[in-house]
Amino acid sequence: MKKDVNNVLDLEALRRGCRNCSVNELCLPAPLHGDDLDRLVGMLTSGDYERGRHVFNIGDRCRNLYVVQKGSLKSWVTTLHGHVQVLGFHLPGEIIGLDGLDSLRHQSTVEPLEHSVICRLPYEDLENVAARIPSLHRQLLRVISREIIIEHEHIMMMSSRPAIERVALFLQVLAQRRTLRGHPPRLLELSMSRADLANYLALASETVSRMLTTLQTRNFIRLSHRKLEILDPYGLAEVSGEELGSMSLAD
Amino acid sequence: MKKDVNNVLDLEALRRGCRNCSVNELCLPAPLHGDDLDRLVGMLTSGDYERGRHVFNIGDRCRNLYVVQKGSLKSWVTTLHGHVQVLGFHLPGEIIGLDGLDSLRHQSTVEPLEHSVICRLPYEDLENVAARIPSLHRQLLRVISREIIIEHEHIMMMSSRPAIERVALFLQVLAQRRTLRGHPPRLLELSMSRADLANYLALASETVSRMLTTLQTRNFIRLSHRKLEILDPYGLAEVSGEELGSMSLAD
DNA sequence: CGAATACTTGAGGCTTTTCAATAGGTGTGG
DNA sequence: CCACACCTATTGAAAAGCCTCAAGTATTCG
Repeated sequence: MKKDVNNVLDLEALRRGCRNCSVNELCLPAPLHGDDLDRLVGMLTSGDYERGRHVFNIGDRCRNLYVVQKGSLKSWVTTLHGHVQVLGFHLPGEIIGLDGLDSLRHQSTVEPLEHSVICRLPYEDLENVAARIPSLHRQLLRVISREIIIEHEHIMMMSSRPAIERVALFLQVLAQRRTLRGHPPRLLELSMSRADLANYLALASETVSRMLTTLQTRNFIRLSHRKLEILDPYGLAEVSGEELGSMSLAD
Repeated sequence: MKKDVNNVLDLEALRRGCRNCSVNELCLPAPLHGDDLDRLVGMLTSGDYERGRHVFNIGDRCRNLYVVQKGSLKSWVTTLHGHVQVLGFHLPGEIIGLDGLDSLRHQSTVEPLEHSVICRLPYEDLENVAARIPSLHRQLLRVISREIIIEHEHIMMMSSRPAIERVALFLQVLAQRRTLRGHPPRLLELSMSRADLANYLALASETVSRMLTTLQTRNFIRLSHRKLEILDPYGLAEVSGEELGSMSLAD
């Protein structure tokens, strides 16, 4: 097993590299003083994950939260019948492992979709620092609250409606999540396979293919391989039935 | 509008009436001293909600968290196309409104399925008390984490699998959520309409009816109107494809 | 007790799935 | 750098499961 690089990040690296990171929100808006900030920064370790290397498995003891720095990941569970269900995709700046805070056991398996870099936050340490900084705790609650909203968005995508709406909504929400982290709003990288995407939407992969083709035929998107461009966000929103930016960005 | 009764609960009432309540978990395990406990108890107000009276609407300013004391509720959103999606059912002891903590706007509309009593926790006050009691904050995180697990269970119910599995899983999870609060493990009250239940599972209400009939024919359940008895939890688990107690109770 | 609502059951149609074959990419080794 | 092999994605045709529509039954509430 490859040992982590960059075990400790200095303050400047934190501010530079993590400008759009959930953890950033956890600390930068808060009035952190020398000691607290050092502790928060000092507890971060960073790790490389090649394809196939699980970050953690369902049932593992939950000691850390994780924040995606680079790449993307998926989390999934299986039923006794052997059916797999993808629960989520995780993009840079997003936090992973919040479902383990109750039982302190991970509730799903997480693996990278591509070579990814992930930041590790020892949960105990995080709590200790947060206990002394109310605004940090408040930010943590906000991050978790946003996680619930993402779950609701997922549920909306799986809801009983035509396949074309589900796919359109997925693209819309994915674009939004990426722009939230400062990416160009119309260029998407579908880093997951069609099969994973289909599973996430409760569709067959062939259906996803067909719907993507349809959306392209109607000139809402342009797609080649896994690179996707949104040509008409409003058209897409009309198909999906959700207002542009209505979800998770309400103010 | 009927004014709330029991605006302030005394300590004994709290301990007696809320033995199985999420808020109970928020405070009782924590070493609360006179002042803190008084503040926590003092900020609780209780309200009656008849059928049709919304607890809050989507977009409303989010000032409170809510805990179900009696009855049951549903939360839902609509798409631009007019399609309704039920996001959750809320049982006694469960907490409502966590999805509003990020934007401080409610992300769904909540209404009772029957005459219900709900406890109100002003979020600001909760934060103030929690800021001084680390273990209280930790409990709050655990409650939210469990909320995420409930969302995952919902996603499993909506996943691409036969209707019979979805319905079986719903009954299994509902029974589990109720036993967690001290209810008899085999007797369920389906307080929602077939239509609501079907919507929650991404099925047609007729399909839910048929599946319930099938489960009854196979002697897994006994159903009359909205009262349901689980005759064979193991058989039900075999149908649903999930281990009994595997979800949210892993240790 | 009667009206309105909710639930069950049946038949037909339709969207999506499944099965199958082809095309397109990616990656590796000669 | 090209060729071959493997994996992934697309497309087509047939089948299946679920949905819609419709009628009938039961239940709740006034």
